[in-house]
Amino acid sequence: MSSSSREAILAAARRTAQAHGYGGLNFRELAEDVGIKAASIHYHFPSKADLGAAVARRYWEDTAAGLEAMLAETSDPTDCLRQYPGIFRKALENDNRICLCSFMAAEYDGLPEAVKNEVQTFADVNVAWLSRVLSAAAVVSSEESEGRARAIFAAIIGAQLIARSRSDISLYDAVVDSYRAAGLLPA
Amino acid sequence: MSSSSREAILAAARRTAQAHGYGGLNFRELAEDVGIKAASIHYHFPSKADLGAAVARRYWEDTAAGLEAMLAETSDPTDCLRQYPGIFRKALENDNRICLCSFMAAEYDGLPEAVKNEVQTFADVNVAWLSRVLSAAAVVSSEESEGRARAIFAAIIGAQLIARSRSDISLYDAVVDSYRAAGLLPA
DNA sequence: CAACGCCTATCTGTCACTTGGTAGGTTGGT
DNA sequence: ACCAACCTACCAAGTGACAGATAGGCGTTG
Repeated sequence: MSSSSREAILAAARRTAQAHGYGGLNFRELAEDVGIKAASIHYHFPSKADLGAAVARRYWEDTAAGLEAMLAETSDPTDCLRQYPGIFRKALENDNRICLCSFMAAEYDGLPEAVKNEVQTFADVNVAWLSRVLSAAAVVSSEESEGRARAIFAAIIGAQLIARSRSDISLYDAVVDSYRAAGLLPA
Repeated sequence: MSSSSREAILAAARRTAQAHGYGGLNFRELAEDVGIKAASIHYHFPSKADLGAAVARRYWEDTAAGLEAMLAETSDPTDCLRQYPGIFRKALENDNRICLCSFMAAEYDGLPEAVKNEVQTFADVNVAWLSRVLSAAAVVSSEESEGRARAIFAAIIGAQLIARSRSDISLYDAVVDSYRAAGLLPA
């Protein structure tokens, strides 16, 4: 149990940051969620920047693991592409939250360097996975797959943002369907 | 000149909010930018919420005027669709800023009600304009035009976010080109 | 005079972070 | 077996910086 508080802090911080961003993280509220005192968080994470970087890192690690798991379970790469938007849908289902790293991309200018790096890695993980799957599904040529992968990733986080600003998850579904109809994603 | 300070405050607040969001707005810094004292801002905008709403309102008003102007100058609706991404490119050109309302869409949960409304109106203005132009260009059927309009709007702000998180405007261009190649936007 | 535009001064609250502890568990030398 | 040294995990109290907001006053202009 050496790190149960640490894990609880990471989980609570992730939840908060998906709703209010890095700037919306604060030690008091976090501590209350976890059931310890604010000062104690500094034991596990010396500074807010350390906490932010740890949260973002854990976030992309979990995402990467989820993507690999999907690939292992779903043999057809085109099916993987069909399921991909569902991953980002979950954030919206969870009280209208959004992807942690989308929020942090908006906040990018004011972010500590260590956090910026993790945010970029999240994008890299998604683009690399999409690129691989697009190639496997032969949706585009392998030279174009990274560009298309980035476009899909960008479009998905845009859709998330739109849906959030209306607190309406059906908007996300509608936009994703439009992407499919337009040919950005396989139908 | 009854409102030269008021206008200066709005302009400075817009610049700041495009870089650091509604949460990043603060009276002291704003006052320094404008050359007055922080307390004086409250004369023009009683509360921060009032200021935020005024900034967001002015933002969509300016955007709406720009879109109408483009439509007046460019007779071909398909050309308008080709130029549309350029509007959002300008924010990135301006020190890696993004659309005010994209940022505020991320911050949505913590926004005062009056600000939320203006943010939604910005989206409405864009979707309505795109929908009109898509219909005129006969890119999609008129029943589908609003859905496609929303998809384009979402995709564009997603592209902006991606480019910002790398401070790399060429990423925006590449993603927009991918949208065109995929058929989301006319080539 | 009176409204306007801005000022000084101050209030109250919240933020991240620091200091200086305590209680309990583990370890290692004798 | 014993005890001292150390480590882990936490807390109470407080610091200075900064946030939005307010009250009341001062000079200019119509």
